[in-house]
Amino acid sequence: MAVEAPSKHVFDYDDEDDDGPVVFKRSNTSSSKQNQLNSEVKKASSQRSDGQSGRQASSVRAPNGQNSVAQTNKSIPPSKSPPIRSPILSPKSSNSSSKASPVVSSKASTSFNDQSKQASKQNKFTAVKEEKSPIKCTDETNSDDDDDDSKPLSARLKGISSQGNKGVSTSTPAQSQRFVPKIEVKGSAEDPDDDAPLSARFSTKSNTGTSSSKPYGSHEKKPLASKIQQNGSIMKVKQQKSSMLSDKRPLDKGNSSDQSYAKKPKISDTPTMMKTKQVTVKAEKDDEDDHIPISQRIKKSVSSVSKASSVKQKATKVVSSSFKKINKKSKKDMKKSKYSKSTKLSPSSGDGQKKWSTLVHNGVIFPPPYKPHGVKMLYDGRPVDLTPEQEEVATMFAVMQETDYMSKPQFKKNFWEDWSKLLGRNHVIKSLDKCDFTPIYEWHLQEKEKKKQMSSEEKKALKEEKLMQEEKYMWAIVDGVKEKVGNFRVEPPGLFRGRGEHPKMGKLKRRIRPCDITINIGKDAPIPECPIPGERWKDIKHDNTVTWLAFWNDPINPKEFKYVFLAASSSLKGQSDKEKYEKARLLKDYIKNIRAAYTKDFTAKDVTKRQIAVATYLIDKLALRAGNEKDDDEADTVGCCTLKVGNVECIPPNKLKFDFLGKDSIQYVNTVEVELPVYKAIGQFQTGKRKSDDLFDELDTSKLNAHLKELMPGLTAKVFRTYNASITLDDMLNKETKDGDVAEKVVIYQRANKEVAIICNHQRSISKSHSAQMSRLTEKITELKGLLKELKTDLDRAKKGKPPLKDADGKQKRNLTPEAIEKKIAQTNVKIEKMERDMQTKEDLKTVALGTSKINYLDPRITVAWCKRHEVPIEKIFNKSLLAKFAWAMDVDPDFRF
DNA sequence: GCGTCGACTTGAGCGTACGAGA
DNA sequence: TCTCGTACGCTCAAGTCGACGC
Repeated sequence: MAVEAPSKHVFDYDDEDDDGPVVFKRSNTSSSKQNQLNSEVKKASSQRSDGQSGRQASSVRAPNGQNSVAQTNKSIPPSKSPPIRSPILSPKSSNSSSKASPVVSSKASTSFNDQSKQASKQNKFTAVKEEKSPIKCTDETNSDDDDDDSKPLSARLKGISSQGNKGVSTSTPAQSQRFVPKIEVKGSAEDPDDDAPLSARFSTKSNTGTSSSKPYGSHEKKPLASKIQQNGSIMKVKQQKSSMLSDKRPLDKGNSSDQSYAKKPKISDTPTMMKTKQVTVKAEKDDEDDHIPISQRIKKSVSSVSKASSVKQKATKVVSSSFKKINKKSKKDMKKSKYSKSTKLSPSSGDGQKKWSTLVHNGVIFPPPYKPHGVKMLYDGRPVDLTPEQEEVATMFAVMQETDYMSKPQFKKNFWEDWSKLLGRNHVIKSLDKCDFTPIYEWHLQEKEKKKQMSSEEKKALKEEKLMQEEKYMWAIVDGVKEKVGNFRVEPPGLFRGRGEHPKMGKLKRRIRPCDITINIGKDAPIPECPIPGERWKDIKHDNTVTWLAFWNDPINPKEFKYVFLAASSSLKGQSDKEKYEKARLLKDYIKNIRAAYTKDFTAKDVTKRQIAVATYLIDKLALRAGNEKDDDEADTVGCCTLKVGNVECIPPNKLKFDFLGKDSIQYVNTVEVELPVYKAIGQFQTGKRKSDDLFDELDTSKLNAHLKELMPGLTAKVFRTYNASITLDDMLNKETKDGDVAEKVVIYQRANKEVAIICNHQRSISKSHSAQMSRLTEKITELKGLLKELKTDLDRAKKGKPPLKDADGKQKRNLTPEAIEKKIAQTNVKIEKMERDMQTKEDLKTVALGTSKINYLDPRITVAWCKRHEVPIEKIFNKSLLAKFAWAMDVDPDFRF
């Protein structure tokens, strides 16, 4: 249904403190009143959709669904709230933080502000106040220290240095102040061998003596990191070839620290087939077996499951067949359902659940129309006339002259197919080979240069103009809370830049128009004005079970969608982030049994079971991605379940060499020592198959995930990545942090961060200027060393009362006292050391991307708690964006352990 | 039981602002 | 003040995984 846009903006304001979101109180009353509010504000829109409201949400937020923060119930006027300070922010950061602190602009003058004002009158906005969090980590966190299985494979297996977590200090008074997050939360290097592949470096660094001949137990004492690989390599092939059990909305359900997901599925909830093999198992909490090799501990854990369950935290779960023998009939039942789809006990993505009550936003902003430049390209050496449409696409191609895409025949082929359609049959241009785009490319370079040469005032003015245009699209009001919108800009037209050998690279990504876009907005909210006069939105929806504000079909893959979501700093995203980490933390309680189960199944008679066991092992041990099936029109990459026979090579006696293209066509090359049964099983899976056949032919991600859910509610393959990343960080930080200054502690953090990045195979391309930078540093170091030599000579002479030698230019140097020369020598030494360290770090991290794991895999509470314990300002670790994204984690107890 | 759809997260690359050092 | 390097923030591609319908 095409819908006409009204001619009025929903809201428009000039809040000068828009850096940060506004904090409003969330509550049921808030929601209902906000509805009322919205209906007061809304206009009778002619563009109202015909009652499509999506699935009606059935879930309602619990009466106590507010957060500890919001529950302060202090009303604030709709003006600036007091600065929020994190107890762990430095004064400097506090300032910036306060600047960015959530406020309701008193200057706001449009409907949005009207809403705000009204809302404030109704006490719907909650003051942001500093308060002591009522939340505290439970004893669980303390007991974790002894929980061997709660540690990453890495840590469990590593003979980690003896420096334990001695320095854990109680919070200082300053620390006891809590950063009050906007979101309602109740609870709360260096490696010398970087030329070697990531994995190899990892192992050489942290491997404390791995050898294939070593007994399993000793191997298992190494970190996952060191287990990952011995002599393999990971390198990039660039261009070459919910909620678990609870509702999603309230963030405050349970203490983050002690949240135990007590609401485990009941036996009666489990699938029929499980009735014959249900076992009540506990989520393991303690483990005193640190000293016992993992293999033995696994055995022990299996045998002691039922025994332990009576003492430890109980959770009624469905377990894999490994846990208990089953009779024939039940086996038959199992075959029917054991590897079937999810038990649907706890939809983790919160599908069908209400995500918001009221949603107001202004839609999306479109890229400006194309402005023809009139520069003529050459065809067969002669200038050619192009229509603006033809010229636009030619320019898209021309500006990519210097990129790797130009050396890819597929890119050119796809471009030509689409562009030639635009040119038409009778156009003079008949072949791409005779086209010369250089004039357009040169024009492009000139434009770039002009832009570069603009004065800072001009740049500033442009920036401000852009900001003014975009301001109203940058924000949404979700349940009365002003939240930042993530990608409110519609993607501009261009040539598709698929990664790796993507079959569609070079295709024209056409311009998206309002009639392509479906808007999702609150039922009572005004429909956003369509920014392009005379055009209208494709559709308007009021679906509060989803979080997207708008979507359109991807022009490259029309069956796929492009969504507009809230920004990472929004409470909706924060909530789902927190749930993700809580799920990973929950895995800690189950991991022991899961590992025992898959270890047992390595030798299972049933091939599917065996494949699931081996795949789970690889996902756990190597942090591989699940590996969904892919269509032919996508790049040929694989994950665990889609590994091909040719991707894994068995190297006797028990090593596996992995070599495949993973996500984003990043090459994963890693040789790793595995348990003998795994090695044998892989060999069996390969037998009789061609290299291009699936290694796990009986397996796909849905079967694997269905199985994992039987082991732990909501468990999927990707949870292992989060779990192993976070627990590795937690473990390393707590074992390796020593007394020292902030800079030294930051280095410890970076080292841990790097280990995680290597585990997750997060790579970056080597910067173009890397080698130049290294040569420059080498030169400087050589220069300094020369200077040092001279100074030493001068010192000797000075001690003998002789004048210094002449410098390189033959000039007489100043006479200095021996003390002064000694001081200079010391300074030069410090300089050299620093430079060498910098050089090493630079080399060390040239292919490792630290950011990705920090953003996606490392539970921010680990970092925040560590910062609090060791008095490291949080902004030394998290930048502004991360601070906003992880606002929900800022009031974590300093004793928090993952 | 399976394929597809839909909604979301994860991820690397790139341009740019900013800060350090010359 | 200028240059250079880096971190940040943004962009959009490419994953994961649950729901749904046949």
